[in-house]
Amino acid sequence: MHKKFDSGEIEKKWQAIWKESGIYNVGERDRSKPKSYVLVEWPYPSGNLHIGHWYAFAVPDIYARYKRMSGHQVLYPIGFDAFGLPAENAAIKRNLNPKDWTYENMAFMREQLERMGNMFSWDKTTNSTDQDYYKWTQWMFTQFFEKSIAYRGKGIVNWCPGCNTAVANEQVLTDGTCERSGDVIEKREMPQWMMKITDYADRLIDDLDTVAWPDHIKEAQRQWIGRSKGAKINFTLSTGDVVTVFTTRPDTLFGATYLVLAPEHPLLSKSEVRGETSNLADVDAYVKTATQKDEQDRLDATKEKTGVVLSGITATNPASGEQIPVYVADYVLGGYGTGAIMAVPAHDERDYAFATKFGLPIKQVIVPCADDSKNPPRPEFKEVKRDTVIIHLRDKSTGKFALLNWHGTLEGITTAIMGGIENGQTPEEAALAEMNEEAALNRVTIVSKLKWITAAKYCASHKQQNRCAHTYAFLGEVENLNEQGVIPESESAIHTLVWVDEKEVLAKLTPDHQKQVWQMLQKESAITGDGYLINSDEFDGMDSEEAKEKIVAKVGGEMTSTFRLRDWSIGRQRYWGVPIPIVYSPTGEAHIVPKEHLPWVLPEDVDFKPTGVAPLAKSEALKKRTEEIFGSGWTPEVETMDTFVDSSWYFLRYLDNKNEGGLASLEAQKEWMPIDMYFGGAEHTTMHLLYSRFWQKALFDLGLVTESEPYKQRVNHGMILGPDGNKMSKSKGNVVDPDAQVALVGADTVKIYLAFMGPYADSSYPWDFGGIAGVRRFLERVYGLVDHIGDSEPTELTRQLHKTIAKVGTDILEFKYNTAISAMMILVNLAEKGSITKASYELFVRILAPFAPHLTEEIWTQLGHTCSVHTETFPVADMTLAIDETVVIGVQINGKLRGNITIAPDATEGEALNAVQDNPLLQEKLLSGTLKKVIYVPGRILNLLLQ
RNA sequence: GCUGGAGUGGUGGAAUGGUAUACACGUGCGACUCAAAAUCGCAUGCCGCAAGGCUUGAGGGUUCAAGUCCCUCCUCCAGCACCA
Repeated sequence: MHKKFDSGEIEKKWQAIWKESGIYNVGERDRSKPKSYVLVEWPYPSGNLHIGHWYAFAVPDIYARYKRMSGHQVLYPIGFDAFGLPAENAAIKRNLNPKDWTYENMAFMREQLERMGNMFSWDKTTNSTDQDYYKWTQWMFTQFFEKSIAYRGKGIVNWCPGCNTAVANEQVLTDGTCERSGDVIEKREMPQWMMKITDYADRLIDDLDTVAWPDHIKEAQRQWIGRSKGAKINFTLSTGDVVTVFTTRPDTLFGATYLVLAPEHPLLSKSEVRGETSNLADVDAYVKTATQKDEQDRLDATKEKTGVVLSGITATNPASGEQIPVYVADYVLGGYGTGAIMAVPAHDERDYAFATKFGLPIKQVIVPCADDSKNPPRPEFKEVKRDTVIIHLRDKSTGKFALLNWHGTLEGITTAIMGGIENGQTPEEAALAEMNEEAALNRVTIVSKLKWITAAKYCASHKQQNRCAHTYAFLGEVENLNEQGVIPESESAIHTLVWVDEKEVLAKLTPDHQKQVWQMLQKESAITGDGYLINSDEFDGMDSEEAKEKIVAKVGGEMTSTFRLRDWSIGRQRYWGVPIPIVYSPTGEAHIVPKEHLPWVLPEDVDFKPTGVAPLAKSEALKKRTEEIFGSGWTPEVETMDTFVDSSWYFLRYLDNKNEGGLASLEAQKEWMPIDMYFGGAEHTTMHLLYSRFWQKALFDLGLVTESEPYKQRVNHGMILGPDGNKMSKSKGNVVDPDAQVALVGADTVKIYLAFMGPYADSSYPWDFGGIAGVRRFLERVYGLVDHIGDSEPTELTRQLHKTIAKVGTDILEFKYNTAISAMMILVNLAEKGSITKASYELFVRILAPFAPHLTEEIWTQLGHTCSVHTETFPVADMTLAIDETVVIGVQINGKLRGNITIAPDATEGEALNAVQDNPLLQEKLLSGTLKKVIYVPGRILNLLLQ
């Protein structure tokens, strides 16, 4: 009889043994095994592990352990991201030093992490506040400074009054509040330490194609970076000044009827411009109100447009030569593009709204295609001169014409049908045969079966006509085609035809089919909505895509990209961070602190209460140190770094955490990088994940790292919600304390429960106390199976075991721990009903080991093993033992389920039908009609079609 | 508005186009018990006494067969949003 399942005792015992033996330490790279670098985001030492930490670390531990048991050498490190504001705030509140608070927390949390029972590679740990760590953070900064990747910029910063420091754009939420404190962010103009992440914008987007991340994360980064391809075009003002505008639609240049400058535009303070502006007072007044408006107000797209003209100043449209007015309006943003736009009211909603309000002319230069609802003035199709039409629909990815693609497919089908008819098939037979062709199937849903046959008949009776005409048979009424006359076959003619007739053709289809056709075209062909040019001199009739480059070339503009991404502001006016290793000469010039003086230690003689002035400014020690090293009159930089800098390279330090000569040796990186699997929270998508990719690329360019992309694969986990379905919070009183749960049911149970809630990626689940009790019961039954060990077991159990082994392995790799656990539960339920052999039980214990490391270790030793179960391999399923002798399959009659039969999985159709005859109920139903057709999918279904 | 993703029992969720609702929770009934807890057994999508019928947000389509593929619409979640 097994002992009672005392999870507390078992877990304590094995944790001590594991720690003692160092079973989870990685040590040197063992090249006899493939490597697997599994990373979780290092935690901030806030003082206590919460349930979110468990979800973030304990569940990925299943993955890491599975990899290890599957023969990989796994690096699964953990550390602490220990600089940051909360330490300071807590220290102020409790009158402590932030360092003491942080180190106490780290010691406590490390114990908590050990109680989790993960296979953390503690021998590789590090933390960002360790001088051996931040020495290299500083050194990298100095390298970047010398390459101008880190620079002292001047500009508007996001000031958080709650944190008393500037924060990065990424740390400002969409509602304009600080992601940390929740306070409303203010704009302040001040010098700032910046990282030139914008220089990497293209690579940060393009290299996303090389990583195995979920599409939604990649897409979120792409959107955040926000690349727009377009052109910069210069307009000359009547004052002789030049305004550069950025536009994504240079093809509409002839339609630019005015310019708009952002209120922040530097030209507005130039004396030439001011001298020529006759309504200067109005302009200044507008600029003043516009720039003082709060950000939210200004970004409200729904509000009415405001602006003011620069009287007395005109600009020359470089394409048309027309003199056009210049406005200042706050719908143009100073911080994006060039802060100036050419306004094309005919083809831009915002410009249209502004022009309408200010009575400005609207000049149409593009004839839009049918779905181009965004262009306010939509011409009727009849206005279009047929002979100037080129094409209006374009496939973005292939550059081919959308309708032609589609048209061409139909044309191919037509040809096949014609072939069939020529070979003696009736039109009906030919049409039906072709419809069953796999390649055609996707397309034919738009046209009913009847239409196909009608069209095929038409083809048969009009053999002399060309294929284009036949194709039309599939789109419209046959009579209409006759009116078209002979249709020329050249490509351009097809374009013209499609263009001219599309509307007519669509009109012939039923409304439902019309929609389907249009949807299909949009979806398959990625229609841009562009058109062809009119009112544009020599560009008239040109495709708008082609016209973009040609027009830019004509006016001496430059094709270029603009990004939404701003440079990363990394200076913080707070204490508990990495001091920026810069000193200023007596003349105010910035110099790096050379390597021999690193780490540039954070002084301790500081009153760190936030005042808005950097606390380090008050450090006598830092001042003294600077003068001693660099000379009298030299002053230190007093800002510290954003903690996202610390976390931009921690995964490199893990590899070589004791290296005194560099951040991490290239040899160590070659052994372990890139990170094979990175688990983490969704909140880091456009912050940590973006910053660290940038940091890695910048290091790569300096030859300091071996990879330009750090993370091969990424999975985001969701959040664990309170039992009431809300986010856990003290104020709601719905916080679940993991320590209490562990004390109650054990770490293995908590871990499996978290994994059992549902698929791991991208999902959040409410805590359920009943649910976790169920998991505990499961483990108790697992333990209790010891009493069911016997000399033999039912074949059914052996079969189920091997199915389970296979399923658990594949499910883990797909982060579907829930179904893996479910399969093991099914197995245990089955085993409990009879006996299980020791060998089978051991196989089961080994597949459960990644999920319940303590319990399985305990059972393993009780079964007489002296080695750890965690040094065993993950079993390989013997699929020959997993084959079912018989299966129960459903029997459908005319597609409706009417019963089932029990047959061999590989039974023939005849055997299946015999089984049906043995079933009186089914047999009775079968006799009610004549059997016309039998569809039999072995092991799946038998469908009998009766007359 | 744009871009992604998701809608399945009372709940979390499961289903290579092939018997929808696995597994777990909850609930009900029963066993054990003086009693309760724990544990075990049975039942549990909906309507219906039953036979049977209905059911994966709504509607249509393709298919012998649709939760799954296609189209339209609705709802929810996430990211972006006066980004030229």
